[in-house]
Amino acid sequence: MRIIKDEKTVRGYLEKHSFQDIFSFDISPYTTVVFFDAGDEICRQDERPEYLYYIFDGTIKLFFTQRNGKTYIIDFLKAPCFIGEAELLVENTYTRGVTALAKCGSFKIDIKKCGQMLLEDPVFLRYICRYQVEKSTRFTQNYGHNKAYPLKVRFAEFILMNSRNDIYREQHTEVAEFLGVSYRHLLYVLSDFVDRGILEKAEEGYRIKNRRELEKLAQKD
Amino acid sequence: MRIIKDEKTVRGYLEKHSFQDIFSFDISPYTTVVFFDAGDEICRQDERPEYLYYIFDGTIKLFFTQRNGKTYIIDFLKAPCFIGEAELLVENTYTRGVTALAKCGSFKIDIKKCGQMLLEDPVFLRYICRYQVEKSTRFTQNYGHNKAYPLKVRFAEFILMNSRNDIYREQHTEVAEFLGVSYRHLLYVLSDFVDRGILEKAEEGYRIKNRRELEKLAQKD
DNA sequence: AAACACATGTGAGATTTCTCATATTATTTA
DNA sequence: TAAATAATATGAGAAATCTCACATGTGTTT
Repeated sequence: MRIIKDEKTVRGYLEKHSFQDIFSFDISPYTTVVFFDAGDEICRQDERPEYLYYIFDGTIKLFFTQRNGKTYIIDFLKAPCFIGEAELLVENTYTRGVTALAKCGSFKIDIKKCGQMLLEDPVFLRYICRYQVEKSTRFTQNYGHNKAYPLKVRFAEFILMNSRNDIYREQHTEVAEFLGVSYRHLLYVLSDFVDRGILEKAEEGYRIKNRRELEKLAQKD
Repeated sequence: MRIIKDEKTVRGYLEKHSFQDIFSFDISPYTTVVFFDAGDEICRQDERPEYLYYIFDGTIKLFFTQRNGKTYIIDFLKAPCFIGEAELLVENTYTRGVTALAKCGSFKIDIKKCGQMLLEDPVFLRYICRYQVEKSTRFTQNYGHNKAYPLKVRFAEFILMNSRNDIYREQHTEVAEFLGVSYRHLLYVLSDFVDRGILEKAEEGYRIKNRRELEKLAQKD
């Protein structure tokens, strides 16, 4: 984690990401820039955050752990996104865990100092409203989705979305959690893909050998 | 469906439900009161609604139908709740279907006439923000939940939540959809509950005979 | 280098859940 | 009132997914 407080530098980032546009008052006095490395904890589950983060670069992982110890990845969020906006708006909300998946750049806003102003700012509120609606829409989509199709369909789609140059190299443990199936089962389906000549194991991960077939699987008529 | 436009009556309902409190301008000129009967369609899927509804009494069902014809119940919403707030806030959002499950009373707001004012009203926006956050929190909860436990656990919990005076009488077809399992499987689990002496079939529905056992099943340590 | 944590793989067998078929009863609709 | 529609109910067999057990590799920590 690297914190940048230097006023000029902070202003530079604010400009670059048009962050001021979301507010009707000057946000710079309450803002610092923070960079996270992959794996850094941004927010601990069940701890009320003291800051509102706006991730302008990178990817984060949202998860929560149930009392039985099982953790569920709620979502992978790509920049731009907020962290802690729920807690700002609703007193008794349940805080989820957040970690950086890749290097992240963010604005960190001190809500102790400007929380009240934020809650009264129509520009900010409208932005957050929209953001929330989009988030929950995507979620619902994903939800029906997950229940609707067996893993091979969802996994095929996931592989297509998360491969570059025909190479898929996500961590199976994480993906199994995200897709809501056991690690074992994911591996079954994976090896089935290999058996069917759709994927091929390579040094750098799994190579997509038959994209057409993968797309056919992924398309959920 | 019954529409009430009489100004005095509308004002009466507005007062009763403190609806004006959510706005910083006078909402009454844009509002009528509408009652829905069980089964009425409030909003058709994929059709952009022209009104924002605030349900002050009753229960509605939110669902969407996928291209393959399968419908998914997203949620049962109990009053008070909004319908159409997503569409007001986000241009290109995907409209879900909404039907009344029980008799509903609602305020119907003409967003063609006051949409812009709503989008600039911090009181309204803050309320909606909170509402959205709570909604999506509940979703997330439900989501991890659904994936985490086999049906008998989720169903046990559902029965406990949806019974009165030890009588459970929801429609199995609806519930199966909501819990995201096949009708057949729900019936299997149901009859298992009966076999184990937890439930008992009665005239008016199913009677809870062994609440302790049901609670034990429902609790997901 | 030993010990450890953790991701990757594979096997066997059990459980959960699904699809399809088929009857029987309401409830709606023509 | 007859016909159509939808909910309830049950059976058989298959597919999807899970748990547990275990082996291997790789990178960290001590």
